[in-house]
Amino acid sequence: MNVQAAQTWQGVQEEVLRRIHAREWKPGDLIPNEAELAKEFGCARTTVNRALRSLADGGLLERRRKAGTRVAAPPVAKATLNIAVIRHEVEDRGARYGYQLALREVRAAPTHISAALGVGVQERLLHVMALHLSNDAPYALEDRWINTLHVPGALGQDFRSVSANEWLLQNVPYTKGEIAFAAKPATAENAKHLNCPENSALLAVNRLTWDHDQSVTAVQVLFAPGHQMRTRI
Amino acid sequence: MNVQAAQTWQGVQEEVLRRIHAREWKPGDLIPNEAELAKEFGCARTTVNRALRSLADGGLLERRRKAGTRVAAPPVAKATLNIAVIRHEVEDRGARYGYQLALREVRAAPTHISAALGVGVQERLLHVMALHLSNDAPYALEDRWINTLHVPGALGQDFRSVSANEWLLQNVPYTKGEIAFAAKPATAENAKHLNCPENSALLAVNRLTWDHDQSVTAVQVLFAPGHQMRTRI
DNA sequence: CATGCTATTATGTATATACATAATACATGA
DNA sequence: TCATGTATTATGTATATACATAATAGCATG
Repeated sequence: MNVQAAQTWQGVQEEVLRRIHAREWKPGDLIPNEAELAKEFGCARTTVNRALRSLADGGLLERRRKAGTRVAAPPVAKATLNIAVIRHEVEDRGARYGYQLALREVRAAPTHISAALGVGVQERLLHVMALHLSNDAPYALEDRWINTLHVPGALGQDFRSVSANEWLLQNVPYTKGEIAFAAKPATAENAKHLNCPENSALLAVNRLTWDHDQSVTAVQVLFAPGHQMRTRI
Repeated sequence: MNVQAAQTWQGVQEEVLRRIHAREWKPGDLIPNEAELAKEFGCARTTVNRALRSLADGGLLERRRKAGTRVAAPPVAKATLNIAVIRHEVEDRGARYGYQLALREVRAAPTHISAALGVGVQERLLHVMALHLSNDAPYALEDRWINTLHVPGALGQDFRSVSANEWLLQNVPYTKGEIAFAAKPATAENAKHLNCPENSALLAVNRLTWDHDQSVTAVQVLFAPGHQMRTRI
């Protein structure tokens, strides 16, 4: 018996992880049930449950009532990216943040935008473009449409000193959203703002947020060439 | 009193979420402590704890002992991307998966690779390039270096029918890793394989995995132009 | 033989209780 | 005043117990 004291759920989790990493329990394998593990580790079933549930949340285990718990196969890695306010992202890297409003207009949106936001094609929406700077160098270009039918308050903001990004987060709740990552070639306009050659490969993050069944905003953030989003798995 | 029965942790979570979305509790606000909420909801503190802990895991609440629980400010969205086996990714979209080995060689790696893998610059490593197809169209180009000092078994594989991607997941454990997303222009070679114009904007996913303190593999996956990675937040 | 009922089983959750731990506030002493 | 110790407090965790729920297997019935 190689177990003496794993009286904490972290301890149980560690030991289970070890067995998975050591291939004692291989991907696809059914592992002992909670009661057995509790007996083996000398702790309550609740504690084992906590440990296994946490691993299942992380994608390493798959659990089904009655069927039992098995090691996830194939091990799907879950990469969690923090989508923060751009100002914080810049400041966290120890750089000086800057902000420039590039455009603010109220007009009918392109069809793919009005469709995504679920509003009529001739509905006049608020369109804001802004440049985020890191140590005075272009960092990201934000291209945003705001559903003013749902967020009329946005019309009273000039977004000259506070970005739409931050204003919305502070003032408008959202309950769900979609996010998509893609690579896009820089248009002539993108290139001008980001101070890079036309057709440069840019990392694009598209977000669409909803407050219950009302769309709030559709935004595309284009990062300067070379930008990376990193995380651990 | 607008609360009668939230006897489940999901119920408590929903009500707390509702209050956050309704701005009854604003970002930065300290919310009542577990004991008070338990009394209000007519359930055990454990149940409230479960609900709040889950919300904190999701990044919506920030909790500190003694200090209490507050609504996260600014609301950092966590986007969780599933990094699956490419074959499954293709098949899940209902497409026919195809695989072509493009290159397999053993040689000294470029310095940035050997440095990332933490091996000597003149160490000969296994280099594999392969094309993943979706309905016979190029889907992704995999460019991989394997640390054969730690994974000698890879030298016995020809990777002609099973991708290195899948073989490694099935056979070599890893305990931690890094992942980075970026946009890159297609090189002439990339363009040839992916059947796209040179300098096309490609979404690049770079992964580096470790088994305890031994590097396993460094891989770059370049997706065909227009590819998106999506998730909900 | 197919269909539906039932028992069984493993996970999922709720509770009271107890104690652990971290962080703050307050008091105390040099 | 400053440092240090101490009490307080909110979250964190472990436990036994009980019951809920989903999925399966096996049985019974038409």
